[in-house]
Amino acid sequence: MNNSVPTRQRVLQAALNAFGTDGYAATSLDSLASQLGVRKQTILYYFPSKQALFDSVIDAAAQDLVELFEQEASRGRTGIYQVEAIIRRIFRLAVSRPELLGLVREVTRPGSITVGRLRAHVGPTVDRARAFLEREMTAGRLRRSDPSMLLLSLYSTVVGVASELEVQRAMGIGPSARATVGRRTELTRFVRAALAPTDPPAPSP
Amino acid sequence: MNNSVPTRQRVLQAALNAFGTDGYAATSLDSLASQLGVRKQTILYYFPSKQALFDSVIDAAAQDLVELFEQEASRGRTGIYQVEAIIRRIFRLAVSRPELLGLVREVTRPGSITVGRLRAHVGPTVDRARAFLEREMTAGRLRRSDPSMLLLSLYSTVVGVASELEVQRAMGIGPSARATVGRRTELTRFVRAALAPTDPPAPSP
DNA sequence: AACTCTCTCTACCAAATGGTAGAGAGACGG
DNA sequence: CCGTCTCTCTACCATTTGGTAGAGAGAGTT
Repeated sequence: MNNSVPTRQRVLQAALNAFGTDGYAATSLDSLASQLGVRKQTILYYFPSKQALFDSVIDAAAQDLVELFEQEASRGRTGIYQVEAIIRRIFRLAVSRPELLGLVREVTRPGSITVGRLRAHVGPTVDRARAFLEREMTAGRLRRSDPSMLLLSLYSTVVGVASELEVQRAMGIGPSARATVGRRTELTRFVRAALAPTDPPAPSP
Repeated sequence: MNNSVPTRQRVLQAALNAFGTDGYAATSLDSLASQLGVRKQTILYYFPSKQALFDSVIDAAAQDLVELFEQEASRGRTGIYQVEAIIRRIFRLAVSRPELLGLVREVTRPGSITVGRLRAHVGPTVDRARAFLEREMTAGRLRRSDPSMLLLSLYSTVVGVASELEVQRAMGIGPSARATVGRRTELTRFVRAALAPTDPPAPSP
């Protein structure tokens, strides 16, 4: 039963999956354990409580997210091209590790106590992103607006389009790979139109 | 203890609140009951099971949502003005009844069994929205693109910006009323830029 | 007065949950 | 061979959970 992967990491992986997919409350240590071919007490040996396990999962997930983001951000791209690169990255993430975005969604639930933990990890990266937007606006490579608000709009749009699978089905968009690319293409067009520096003449009321 | 509001409706209201805020799994019938000053069995008298209660909550919420939407859509506005009216409406909803959007978020969780129920209710309205976009594109009042995908982008952006309070805090945006208006203003600018019919010259790579 | 219908209650229950206590097995150094 | 350290296990436990069974109280009807 020893798959050369240390038990602790296997637990973390399975927990990330379960928490990110079903949520914290709907995940039991027993189901997690049986899914791993292990007893619940083995989990509690590595993590003293369910909450502690959740915290560790958040830590691990945040580290992955930050790493991914920083890596993509350190290529020195500018303006809309950097934004598009990030979007591509998030879409790849939504396909390869949907539970990661699901976990973010779970942690950011209104009234969550654990948001602070995530925020502590991703805070600096958010600051960096905001600084980037600010800089690019000043340089005239992005349309001027409030960077914080823009960041929020971008976050909502990208994460939503990347991970709201059920809503997509409701809107008649299949879950196929082709549809995924289509979503990304359309989203990119959407974002590019909103960010491109040239002000389109808005129709007057 | 009889507040003239029928118990059944009070249960529905409290359940919508709890399910929409904390989620299905994290809500217990006992907590719901004590919150209502009533025994759990009273709830089970009106709704045969927790799942049945959840279903009824979804039905009620969907009805509210559809009604709101149809009402706003039947004013005969066109193009970007109709879109902006809907956005205003959703923001008002996010302030006055945040649990409603929270419930949608809960129901559309990946792997949810109950999505079908919501979809059955809002399906026609979604179709109507898509038809609207299509028509306005053809009339040249909105930029041409895939209506389904655009709808998805709009949904993600608007609902996210309207209801992702914790993410907003992480991005340094306070929950004040002024900030709410700011979010809406910025979002509207974002969406208008993306939808306005005039194609801005995209910078070439 | 007796009956029925509506509603809320008390009294339980089986299953599941997070967690404690501690035994046993293997590896490893002295 | 012995002690110790690491890891996983069995055995329990208190609490909570969704749900069943049925009593009781009040209002209206006959």
